[in-house]
Parts: sequence; C-alpha cells; structure tokens
Amino acid sequence: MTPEPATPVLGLRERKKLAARQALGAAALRLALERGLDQLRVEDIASEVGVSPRTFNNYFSSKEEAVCSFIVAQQERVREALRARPAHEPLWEAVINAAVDQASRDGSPRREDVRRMRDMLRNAGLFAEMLRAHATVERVLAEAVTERAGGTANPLHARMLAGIVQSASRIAFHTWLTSGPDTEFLPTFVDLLREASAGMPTLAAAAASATAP
Amino acid sequence: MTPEPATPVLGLRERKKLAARQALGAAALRLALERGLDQLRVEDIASEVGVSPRTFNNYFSSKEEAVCSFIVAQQERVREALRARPAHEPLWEAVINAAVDQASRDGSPRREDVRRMRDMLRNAGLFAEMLRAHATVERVLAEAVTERAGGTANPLHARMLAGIVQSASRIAFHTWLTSGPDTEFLPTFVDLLREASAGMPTLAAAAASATAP
DNA sequence: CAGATTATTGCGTGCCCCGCACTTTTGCTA
DNA sequence: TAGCAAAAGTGCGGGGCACGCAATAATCTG
Repeated sequence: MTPEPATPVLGLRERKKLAARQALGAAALRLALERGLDQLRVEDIASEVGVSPRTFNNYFSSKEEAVCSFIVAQQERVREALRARPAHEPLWEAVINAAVDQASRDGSPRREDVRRMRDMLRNAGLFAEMLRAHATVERVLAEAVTERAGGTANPLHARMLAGIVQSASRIAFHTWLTSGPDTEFLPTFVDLLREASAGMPTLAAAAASATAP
Repeated sequence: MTPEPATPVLGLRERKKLAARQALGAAALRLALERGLDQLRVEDIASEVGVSPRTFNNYFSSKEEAVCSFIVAQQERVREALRARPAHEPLWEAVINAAVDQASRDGSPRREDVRRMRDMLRNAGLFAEMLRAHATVERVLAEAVTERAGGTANPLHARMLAGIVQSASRIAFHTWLTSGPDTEFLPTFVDLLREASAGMPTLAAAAASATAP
C-alpha cells in the first residue's frame, strides 16, 4: 500500500495552475504597490504574467482579490504553525507561539511600501477584500484549533478564539501601518493576544479606576 | 446660554439628505432580499426611491455598500447603549449588557429572509462589504470603550475589546444564519462574549484534557 | 427677494466581470 | 508513440457599474 501524502502530489496541470495563480497574485500586489490600485488595470497584471485578461478572471474575480491573495495563501502556514507546537503547551500559549513563529518567519516589509499600503487601503473595495481574506484565514485557524482541542471542544468557541487572533492581527497591523517607523508589529500583536487570553484585565482595571476613583 | 444638543439640529437640507440615504439603503436591502443581489440593478434602487441612478452613486459608491448601510447605521445606537450602562458596572458587564440591550431592541428578522440573506452572503463582494461595515461599527465601539475606561486606558486595548465584540457578533450571526430555526442569536452571542471575557477557559480546558488525558 | 451654496441630473467614458464558443495544451491509454 | 478525452487559455461581445463634468434645480442666508 502507498502512504497517502499530506499534500497530494500534483500533476503538471495542477502545478501550472497554482504557479499561474501565484504569479498573478504576486504581480497584482507588486504593481499595485508601485503605482496604486486605481492606476492598475487588469490588463496590466495579465500582460505582466503573460496571459490574457480573460484568463486573469479565471483565477480571480477581481483585482482586489488578486492583491489580497497573499493573505489567503498564509492559511496553510497558519495551520502548520499550530500543529508544530508541542502538545503539552496550553492552548493559548500554543496559539500565541504559533502566531509569533509565523509572523517572525516572513520579514517585515520594506518601509517604502508602507505608505503605499496605507494609501491603497483607503480604497473601500480593497479594504473590504482584505477583511474577507482575513476571514478566510480565520476559518482555517478555527479548524486547526478544533483539531488541537480535541472532540470535546465547542467548535463555536474555537471559531471565537480564531476571531480573537484575527482581530489582534488586524489591529496590530493597522497600528503598525499608521504609526511611525519606531513601532513594530510583533510586540503589539503579542501584547494584544496576551491581554485577550486573560480577558483584557488591563483595560478592565483602567475602567474600574475610572468609574470608582 | 443654550445647551448644545448631542445631535445638532439639522436644516431641511441635511434632513433630506439623511432621509434620501436611509430610503436608498432600505430600498436596496428590501429589493436585494426580494430578488437577490445579482438580479438587482442600481437603476431599480434609484427608481424605487424616485431619484436618478446618478444620484444613487452620490450617496453610495456601490449597491453592496447600500445594502450593508443598515449595519453602519447602528453605530450611534451602539455608542448610546454603552453610555446608558450605569457607571458602577465593570467594563465587561457593561459591554455585554449594552450588546444585549441593543440586540434585543430590534426584533429578529423574519425567518423567510434568512434564506435570502444566506444566499446573498455567498456573493463575495457583499460578504466583504458586510465585514467592512462591521469594522466601521467596531471603530465607534472602540471610541465608546475608551471614553468609558477613562484617560488611563490603552486605546489599543479598547480597540481589541471592540474587535472581540465584533467577532462574537459576526460569529453568532453566522451561526444563527446557517443553523436550523431552533437556534437563537442572543444566547450564542452572550455565550461567546462571556467566554471571551474570561479568556476562553472552556476551550482551554478542553484542549488541556485533549493533550493530557 | 437676490445671491450664494449645495443637491440632482444627464451624458459620456473607461473599465470590469462574465458567458459562450473555439483553440490549445495536457495527461492518459492502447 | 499516436490518439483521444478532459481541462485550460483565449477572443468576442454584452450588460453593467462608477464616476468626472457641466448644466439645472432646490435650498439657505442676509
């Protein structure tokens, strides 16, 4: 009997499809950062990769989706990062460490791109699509959490945990994007996760002291 | 001296603008539920309200935005709901109670609309736009939390709390939408909020028993 | 009431997304 | 290795959408 590989061996067809999709997504992101989303035509992305505009729309249903595809592409790495944590780690520690592992794996983007990203995300359509990409990753993370937590876990709670992680990621990213060059992403991300894992005690304490001084 | 009203008195112009926006949003939602989003032209929404299609685009930059505008419209009620909680309530209790107050104020939608909503949200663009609407409300909630927590509170943590609430709302809504008619929205919502306020202890316990039986 | 401001509208333009039919490529099998 | 079925790529065409611009209509202000 032949052992079933975790990722099935892909035929040439599948590999080419995957490569085309990745090339289109990468080209879309790079060109959008270079010249801005509204100065970027679907035709440009397609010709950059060497396919017809019609083919572009066989892979992505909008250029916004293509630009955000790199986020969705992280979902397998998210899953693997959590699986890679030792079984004895408590759930929150495993989740936080997995997030750290993965976030520190890919280096922080060039500072010059930050302004471009910020400008691009003013575009409502792109911003919405980014949120959708995050939601997709969230679903995968929820599955991974359910898997780790075992059969007794409430899937809804796993989903909630994934939602919390996604919120932390999104907020830390937004902060990093809109703050000066001295702020880093990872410390903010971890701080938010730790706070959340404890039920936001710092904030609750501040509120208590504000209402009963 | 005349007291400054919380909502400034609006001239006829402003009132008409607001009314037009609300009418367009309501028409968009109603028609989209009736016949589905892709069977709905911008022209239909405009003519329903009695304005030109061009005017529609002066108010909303897409029909998806119009359909989701009712979500964004809740932001003031969210703010007020939190302000209305007594000052002695701990932060989490105030937030949860405010959410409950507001969620129970507007009755649950008709069951026949549920199927329509679920089908509509298969549309990627609409789903993305819904997430963007939730993000908008989240920002307002974060402001309200900051205000209640006082000057010593970390705005980032307030943002995180708002993100958690938004996640709970989104997940509870999704569950309610995709489950049978016996599940209710509010209990799920409250359960998720209580779990989150305690750092997801139930899930963590399940994970611990799964890894060390 | 008169002038200033602001909203509405029609028109034109460029682009996008997709269905459909046709061509090319790929992978399997005899 | 030749041939065939399945699947991907492509060209064409259409319906529709978003928005800039300029003209017109409604509203506000003094």
